[in-house]
Amino acid sequence: MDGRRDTSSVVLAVNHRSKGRAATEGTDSEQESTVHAVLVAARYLFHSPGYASTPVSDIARLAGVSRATVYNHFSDKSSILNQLVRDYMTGYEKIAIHLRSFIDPEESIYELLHKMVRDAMLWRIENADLRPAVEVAMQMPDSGWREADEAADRAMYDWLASIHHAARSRGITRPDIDIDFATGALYSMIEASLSTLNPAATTEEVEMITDQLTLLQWHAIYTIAPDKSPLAEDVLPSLLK
Amino acid sequence: MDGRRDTSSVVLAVNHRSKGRAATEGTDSEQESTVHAVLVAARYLFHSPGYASTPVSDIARLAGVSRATVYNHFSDKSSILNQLVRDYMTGYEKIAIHLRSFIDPEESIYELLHKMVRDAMLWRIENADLRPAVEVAMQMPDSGWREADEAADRAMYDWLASIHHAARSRGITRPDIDIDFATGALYSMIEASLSTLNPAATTEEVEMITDQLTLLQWHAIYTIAPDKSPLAEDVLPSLLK
Amino acid sequence: MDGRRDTSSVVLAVNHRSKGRAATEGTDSEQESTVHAVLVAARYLFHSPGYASTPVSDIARLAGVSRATVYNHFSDKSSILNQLVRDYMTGYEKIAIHLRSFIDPEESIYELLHKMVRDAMLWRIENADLRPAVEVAMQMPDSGWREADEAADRAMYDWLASIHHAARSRGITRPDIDIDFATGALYSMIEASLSTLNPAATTEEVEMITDQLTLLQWHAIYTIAPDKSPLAEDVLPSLLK
Amino acid sequence: MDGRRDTSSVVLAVNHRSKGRAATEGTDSEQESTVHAVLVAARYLFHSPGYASTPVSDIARLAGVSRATVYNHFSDKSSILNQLVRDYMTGYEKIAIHLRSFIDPEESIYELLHKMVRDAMLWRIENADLRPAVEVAMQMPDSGWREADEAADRAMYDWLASIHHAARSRGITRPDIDIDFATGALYSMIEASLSTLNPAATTEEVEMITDQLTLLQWHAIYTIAPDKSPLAEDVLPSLLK
DNA sequence: ACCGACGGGACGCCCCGTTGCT
DNA sequence: AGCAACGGGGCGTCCCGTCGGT
Repeated sequence: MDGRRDTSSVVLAVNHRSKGRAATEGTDSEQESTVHAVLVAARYLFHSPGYASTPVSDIARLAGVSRATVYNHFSDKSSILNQLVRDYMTGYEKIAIHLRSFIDPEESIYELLHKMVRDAMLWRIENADLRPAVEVAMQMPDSGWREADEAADRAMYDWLASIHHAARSRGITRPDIDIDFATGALYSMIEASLSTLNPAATTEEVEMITDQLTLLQWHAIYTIAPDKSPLAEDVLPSLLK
Repeated sequence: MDGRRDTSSVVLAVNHRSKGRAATEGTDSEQESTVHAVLVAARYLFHSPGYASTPVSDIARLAGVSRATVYNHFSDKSSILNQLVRDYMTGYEKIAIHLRSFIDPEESIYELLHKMVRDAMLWRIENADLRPAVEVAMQMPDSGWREADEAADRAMYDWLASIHHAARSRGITRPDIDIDFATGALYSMIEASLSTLNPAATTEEVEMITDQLTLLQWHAIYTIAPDKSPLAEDVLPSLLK
Repeated sequence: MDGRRDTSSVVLAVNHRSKGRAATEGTDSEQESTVHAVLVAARYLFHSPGYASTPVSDIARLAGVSRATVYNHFSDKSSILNQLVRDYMTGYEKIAIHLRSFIDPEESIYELLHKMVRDAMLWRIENADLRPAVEVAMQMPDSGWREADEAADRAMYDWLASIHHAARSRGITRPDIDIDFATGALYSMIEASLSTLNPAATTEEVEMITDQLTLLQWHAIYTIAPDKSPLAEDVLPSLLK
Repeated sequence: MDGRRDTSSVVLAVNHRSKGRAATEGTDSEQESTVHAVLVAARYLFHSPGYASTPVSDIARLAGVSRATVYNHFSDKSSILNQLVRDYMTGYEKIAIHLRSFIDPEESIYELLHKMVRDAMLWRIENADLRPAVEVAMQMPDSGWREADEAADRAMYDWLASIHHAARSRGITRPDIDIDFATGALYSMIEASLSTLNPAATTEEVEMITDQLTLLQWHAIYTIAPDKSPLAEDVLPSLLK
């Protein structure tokens, strides 16, 4: 039940630094390469055998270093996980920043919504192998990742909420809906929808799900049809620099 | 980093069966009481130190039982977890069955939706302490709980889907929405909303969230206002025995 | 290395008392039959898997009773062993008594010696399957079997020693030999010789070894040829009642 | 009944390797010292509480080492025993080799016999504490030590047998004795005599027993008096290089 | 920097001897 | 009397994080 693994057949050559190599190594420091190799190996193993079922020795072996060397660069097994999750979170937050920074005034707010959904989905698909690791990290007591994850999500839908609030003042949102609550709840569908998605999903499938999710969000909040959506420049002048 | 625990101060008297007790103990056999005590202890510990950080010896001690006895009733540490999750899942599925079985013909379908959301939320709130355990179980490789969880969810919203489909034939649903996909996606909001909920939520808070979630689901799919919702007997004659 | 056993194929029907049998059982009490069955089973298993490798549960199963029932009749696993060894020792001591009691005055003392060697050998051959158990018992701390075994041996060769001492006064023994020491040392050859003996030894082989052992003992102590051996009535008048 | 022990009061400081010791420790590597400490501790405990009554944890504690470390060097509890027995056997076989290699041509064959008996006795006395362990090892199923022990003994008395055979061709042995059988049987007296020996035997006692045992062997096989024993160079020219 | 060995501790198994219910 | 369950404890395995020597 515990999922004993056999990684012996894994042929990934994550790190093949020659031990007695020439001095002219190049610019990439040894350290970086080792750290990177460990992270790549851990990412691979945390996905398939899973975090709990992956001994540090397996990570070390796959990374082509000894177990003790891993501990030279990471204080903990969990700190390897944390590094992976940190990278994931950082990249995710960048999406929100990017979305807020480059708003085309000519786009409708429906299109903004649609773009956000697609970017969020693509990010998750791109990092699908990391999800089990992220979930483990979030369950860890006192790790703070649960909060970090929520913060990252909030960074995303805070922006949505500001759009919706602006729209509300234009009278095109449903008065019986609590916009802040609705934004968060609806946003969470993105995450959940991915579990129904085939890992090798085609672009069409992703686009279709994106369409549906955007429509659901739209109809739940707005009273007008998507094709009547106002433009960003009309609704959000303050957000456009 | 791993969350070492100290349960020595836990004063729960989970199992204080007196050894030389009177014969007229009641109907619960010794066996059941031991199994129950272990499950109660495990449920408590899997919540707070967490599954990975809880040694079987701690469960045994808290249950007032020896480690060997635990292994007399459970083959594995994981099988304790499985039993807890199984009970959780079974109870959850019963909700769906109950909802489908007792439909008041006089209720509107909005009210059916509302009732479903509330029951689902209450079940989750009632078993909130079990969620970490359930999540760990779902992450376990080859345990099948991920699938079981999805099946349980589907049992719930399959019923919703049948309502929505019937409503579609009456022309009150949005034509641009894929009802099956939407039902699942919208249903997932319930789960996600609970993470924002204070564990000691008041009835009012729960009711408010229930209202919001029901409204979001409604507006996302239906074109008419909730108070215009048709009655169950008009839409679902086939579901009423 | 520990010799895990599989007694599942053992078809010995050591104890097939029917549980719901008629009341007219006969005179053999249930107890005796159960005790006997356990002893037979233990004797069988202590030989082949060995004492340490035989769980009480295996003994019980082979005896056709439950493990707890075994503990109704024997306080200990070791007390089963002790009972077996006790029977062995008791039977062994009887040989010495018998030998001392029925001395044919017409026999030569060489023939007495020969008869003793043969009886001792036959006893050991007859109980060969018990030897491992006896050895284990003798190794047990504070069990007293080591001493009991030596006492039993001494009962045997004390009698020899009295013959030798009587012979010494007739001047037919080697003056440089300590008779008491020699008797014990030479007697020990019997035990040792059995380890070289094929378990399925023919009568001829046993007789041959008996001859050799008797000769060795004789020559080591006596200065005269075996066929010049005096008669018992001439040497041991006091031993003949 | 099983001989529970309490080794808590044992103050043996078997292994007090200082953790932060100077580099110039000596030649014994850390490894060797740990293995050695474990063997010394096991030897001590296998003697007194006995093999079966000695948990590995006790061995570890007495060796000043953790239980896991013991398992780093020994696959099994039994393999510790095997190592002890192996050392014992190896040392024992060396005696036979030594005896055969250094024969003083001027010695009488009686003296050869005498020297053999003494060396065999001294070896056993020196390793008296190991005997219980050796006996346990020999009783273990499929361990092969019983056979190894017999082989070691045979290495010893094969050499004796070759002397006796040579003597036979000189007509000084008893014609009614089977020399091969006799050699083995008589040799076994050495072992048996030790059980009568006080552990703290004086040199005189040992010498006396040696004398007696040699005489017994001699008289049992040879027809001439010990002081008429021929010299090695006369009887065994082929054995002298 | 790398590594072997180590202390510590949990896991799942197996067995012994006891106890209390039937 | 018979038995299921239990407390206790050892075994061998595995893994984590540390440490000291090369």
